[in-house]
Amino acid sequence: MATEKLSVRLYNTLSGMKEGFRPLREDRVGMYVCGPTVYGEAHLGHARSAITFDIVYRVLKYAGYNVRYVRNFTDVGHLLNDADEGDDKVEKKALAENKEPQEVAQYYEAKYLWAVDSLNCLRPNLMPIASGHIMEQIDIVKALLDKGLAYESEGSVYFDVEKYNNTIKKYGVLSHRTLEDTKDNSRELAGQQEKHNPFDFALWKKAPKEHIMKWQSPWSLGFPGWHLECTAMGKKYLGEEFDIHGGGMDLLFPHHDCEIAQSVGAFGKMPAKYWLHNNMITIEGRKMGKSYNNFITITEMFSGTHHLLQKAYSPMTIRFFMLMAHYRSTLDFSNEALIASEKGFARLMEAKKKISSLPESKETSFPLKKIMEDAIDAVLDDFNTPICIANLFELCKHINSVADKKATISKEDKEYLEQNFNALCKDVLGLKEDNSGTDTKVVEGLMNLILEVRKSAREQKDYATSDKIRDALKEVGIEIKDSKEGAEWRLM
RNA sequence: GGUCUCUUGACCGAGUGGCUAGGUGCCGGUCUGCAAAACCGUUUACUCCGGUUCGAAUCCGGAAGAGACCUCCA
Repeated sequence: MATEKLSVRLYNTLSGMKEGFRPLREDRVGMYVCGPTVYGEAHLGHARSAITFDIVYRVLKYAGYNVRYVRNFTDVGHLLNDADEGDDKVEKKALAENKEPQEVAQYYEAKYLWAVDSLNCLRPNLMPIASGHIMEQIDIVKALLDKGLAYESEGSVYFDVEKYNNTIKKYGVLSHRTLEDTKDNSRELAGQQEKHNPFDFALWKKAPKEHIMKWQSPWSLGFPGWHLECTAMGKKYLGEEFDIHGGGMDLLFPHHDCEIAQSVGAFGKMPAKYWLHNNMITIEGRKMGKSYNNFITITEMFSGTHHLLQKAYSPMTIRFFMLMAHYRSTLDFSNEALIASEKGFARLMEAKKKISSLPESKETSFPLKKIMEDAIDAVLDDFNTPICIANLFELCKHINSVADKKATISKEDKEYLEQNFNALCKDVLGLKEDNSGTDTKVVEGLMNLILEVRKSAREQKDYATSDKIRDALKEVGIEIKDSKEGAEWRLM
């Protein structure tokens, strides 16, 4: 009993075009996303990637697909400098902090998960770690050696890019660059004499003596090359060929092109049908990155402790901020933009709350279905969250008008509105109300008392007292709003 | 140097040939003891120069500026 699926369009980096999504298999969609290297705190860039593919996951589920979502943790094998220094990032951190590499990795894994959980990203079905898949990686190296697409040199094994390019498939199909381009521009790095060509990449590296993380292999005591883990884990959990492979744009070349070369070389198949890449976060027009030393961690966003931040921003503000831009555009950071998102998000949530208590009429006086359908369609069209949100704001305007009795809505339409508005906000966009802390009950009790005192002061026209209360509360960050129905408050 | 992308109003940010994007801000209004909030309304656009077209922010050519990848990175 195949259920009806909504049609999804997505931009495939491989073809450079927007395509209709046709899954490889009827029963399940496979999606692999390159996760973080766990040697440092999660930053805004990690947040963007996590949120982007969380939306992809949610939209596919909303469209009726059964999805297996895999996102790895890289806890080994990324070299800090170039190939032969043997300086692993996780390991370096471990030495600096006087810890086991695994201790470092697990610490930052937990931090990362906490951060993306806070941002209301659904957890992937599987979160494999690279160090847990050494055997699988060794098997791929063996397969490539058997096919003559790799060569051993001084205990390390390298992928023969030129041979692959000339006999199997063009190298660089994803980034749309030719081997000639790459040849002309590969930097001459120290210690590359082991390689036949500078653009060959390591499948297995012999570990220097002082290296802590190393495993036995047929070639040396060493560690796997840094493109190999995704190939190994993708194959293990999703098969030799799966539907979607995602990651940040910075991974497009060489990482993803190398993955393709390894997979095609070893298994004769393109690993994924659709390749999705989210764009970068910029800070004052420059890419944010660990190596640029201009990154803001997610924890700093929540606490407002980074020097570029004027205040703390809630997880949902950050999520909403990212959803206001399309995932394939760069997104420039600024306090102004974040504050705008914070206010806009509050407005959206206010309107959402009002829906259930709207007065019902015979007729609906605004084009509800058209706007809602546009909102739904936007998200199915290459995950266009900004257009979806624009339509939701359009609905907000009408919701407010109905609440003000300047427009009307029928009972059936109200149900349709509530159901779909909630589904889009909650299920598809993953937006929920921020509630701050567990002390809300106590605060609420206190606030009710204070507001009651102030109310009686106002009734006796003792405005000196009522204003004093209002001003004092403002001092501690609580804002009072007076209305006909009474006073309300909110944390600023 | 090679490959590629981008340039939209005060700010952020959609939009690929004709139809209001949207949010925030500003201004005006409603409401209010005052204020804030809320709500309603309004305002400022498509880097420049050519071309194609009945018609271009949108297509083509050129210029200027910015950025990304080529080296670890989401």
